[in-house]
Amino acid sequence: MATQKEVAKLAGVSFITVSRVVNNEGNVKEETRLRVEEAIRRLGYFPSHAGKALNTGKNGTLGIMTPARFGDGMENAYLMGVLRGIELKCRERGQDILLSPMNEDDPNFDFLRPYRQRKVDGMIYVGLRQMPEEMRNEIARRLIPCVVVGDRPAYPYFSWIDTDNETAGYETTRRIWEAGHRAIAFHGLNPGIHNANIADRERGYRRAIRELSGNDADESLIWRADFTREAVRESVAAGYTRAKTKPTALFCSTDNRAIAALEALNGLSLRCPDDLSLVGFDGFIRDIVFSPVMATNEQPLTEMGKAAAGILLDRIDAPDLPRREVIFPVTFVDGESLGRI
Amino acid sequence: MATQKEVAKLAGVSFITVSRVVNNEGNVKEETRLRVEEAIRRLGYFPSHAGKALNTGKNGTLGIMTPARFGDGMENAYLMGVLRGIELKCRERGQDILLSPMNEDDPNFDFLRPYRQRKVDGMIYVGLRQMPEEMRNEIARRLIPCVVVGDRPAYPYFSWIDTDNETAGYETTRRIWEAGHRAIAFHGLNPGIHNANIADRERGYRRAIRELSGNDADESLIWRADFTREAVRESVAAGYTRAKTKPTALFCSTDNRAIAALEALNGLSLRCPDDLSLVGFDGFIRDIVFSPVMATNEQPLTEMGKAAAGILLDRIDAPDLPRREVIFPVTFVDGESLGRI
DNA sequence: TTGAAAGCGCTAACAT
DNA sequence: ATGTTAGCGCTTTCAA
Repeated sequence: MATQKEVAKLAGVSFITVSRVVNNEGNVKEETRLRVEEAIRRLGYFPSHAGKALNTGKNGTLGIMTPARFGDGMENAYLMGVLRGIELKCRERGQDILLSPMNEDDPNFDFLRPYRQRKVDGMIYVGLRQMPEEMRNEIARRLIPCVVVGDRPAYPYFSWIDTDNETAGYETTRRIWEAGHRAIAFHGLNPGIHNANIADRERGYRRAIRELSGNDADESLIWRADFTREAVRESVAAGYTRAKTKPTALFCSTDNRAIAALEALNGLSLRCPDDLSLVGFDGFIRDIVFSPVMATNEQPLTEMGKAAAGILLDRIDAPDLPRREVIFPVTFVDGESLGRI
Repeated sequence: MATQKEVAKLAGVSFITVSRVVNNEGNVKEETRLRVEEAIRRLGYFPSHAGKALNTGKNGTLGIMTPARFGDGMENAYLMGVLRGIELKCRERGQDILLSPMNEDDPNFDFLRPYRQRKVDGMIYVGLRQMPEEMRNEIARRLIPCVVVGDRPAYPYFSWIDTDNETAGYETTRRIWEAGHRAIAFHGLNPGIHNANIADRERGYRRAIRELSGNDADESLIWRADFTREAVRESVAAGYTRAKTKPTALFCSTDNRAIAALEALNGLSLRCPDDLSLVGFDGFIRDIVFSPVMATNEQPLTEMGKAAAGILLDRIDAPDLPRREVIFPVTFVDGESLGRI
């Protein structure tokens, strides 16, 4: 592949002039520029990334860190939505995206390797799980440009993008209440698994129940499982079967849970919304389940991804920029799965 | 960030010795190695990618070229599945993946830029649409390491990974026939949009119909639309309404089409499979639609991605390796949506 | 407006 | 077993 040197030779100039032309630096006579450009075309010259990076310390690449896996059924609608936004912003700003295949089995997986290698200029953490503490410490200590999506690291260093899940949990519960439901169940995450988003939705649910009913939420109406669909299905079946007062609505903290819950209802020969209303959370279930059309909450995932990449790139360009915290609103979307009573 | 030089200074050796230790080259006294390793630890040294790449010409990165978009609803189950396989293989071989945000609006988008910049060592084309001819020519002419997934470039240069869609189309139609159906409709792609996979499925369908019924397929039972769900919905509604002999089964050339067809049936107040049996194609609809459980065809997307990355990496390591063509089988998966007659 | 020299961090080839 | 020299392709001084 051609180098500056070869282009320079063909154009009869020094390689530095080629560099000037390539980078539009001015201070090049029109005629010279044309000659150089012609040589570039003839040789199919394209500047090498490594040479440039070595000098400038910039890579034009953002790294994605995430414990989530690609392509695993629908598990990753969240990741994909955010990634889409990152992609859009990166396109605008002429950046590439580096995915570093992680090893889920390896608890010591080094998420920061791409940055250590100076393969990327900064990193975005899409955190379906919380960022490991060691990693957080290192990022803050070394002032690594990093933006977190979907979590709020309680650390004075990080910029983050999140949605207001507590409010969304509250408002959703309130909507369900207003539809006439009084026994409203919630499906959340097993204790021990940290997910700030889901935990916040649960807090919002509890606040709404307390406020609307005057009592604390009935713990027997709060069901839990990990992220697997089977576990959710079983927990819904078990929870519903055991419940003394049958709930008339189930607020699922994620759309995947809503799908699994719908499956559980099928298994129990119950119908939605006749026997149990369902409400999801995340904003992709409507592309998937259309009978009944599901009520859910939509997060502006693409916008969140865009914001994350934008903030990161600004920070990379101007390291002294203060950190940013951005909270996006969640939108409730009504649907047939939420029946009126 | 620390460099070899600084490590060398701290360890009291020359920088080349540091290089030797880092790359496990041997020819370093045990004691020296320990001293160097200690210095590396103390300084948090990590080799810079750019310096190494400049020398070796290797980046440890594979580029993905695809006209598909990320995160756009379920459109990309195919891409995600393949990407997952690529990810797995890259993890095995210590490679990163570079996504270059493309501009869908720009017909001259330069897919090869990352390679021209020597940011990647080779590229994988995940072709939901056919690779533009110019690009194909350049790749072949410049011997760019490249593997195509989901298409078979008729060009003596390319390695490719594909599934046997003609056979799958044939076998699927045969299954539907064996379930007792005689008026079997097919949903394919608008003329003008090239997609080898879908075209092959249609050819398989036509061959089966010819063989089983003794006649050519009834053109009024072959419906078409582009990739949007609305268009598919409308074409199914229109096709069914217009049909003189109503079909009892519809073979959809993709799962997205099957979903849209199901929506169309809902709209027409028809039931699946009572009024119209549906069969999909791609292997993710079962994660999505569960009432009725859909009959479909599964492509081993992850295996395909793994194979693509493996072949590409082998080729990068040994440029003289002959090109490879791999055809994966497609598996028919029965479901409630295919009724018996 | 142009060029020469130095250096980014690393490895390869050749000493010692 | 260790070091020296050169050079990968580029940009950043500084000089002409």
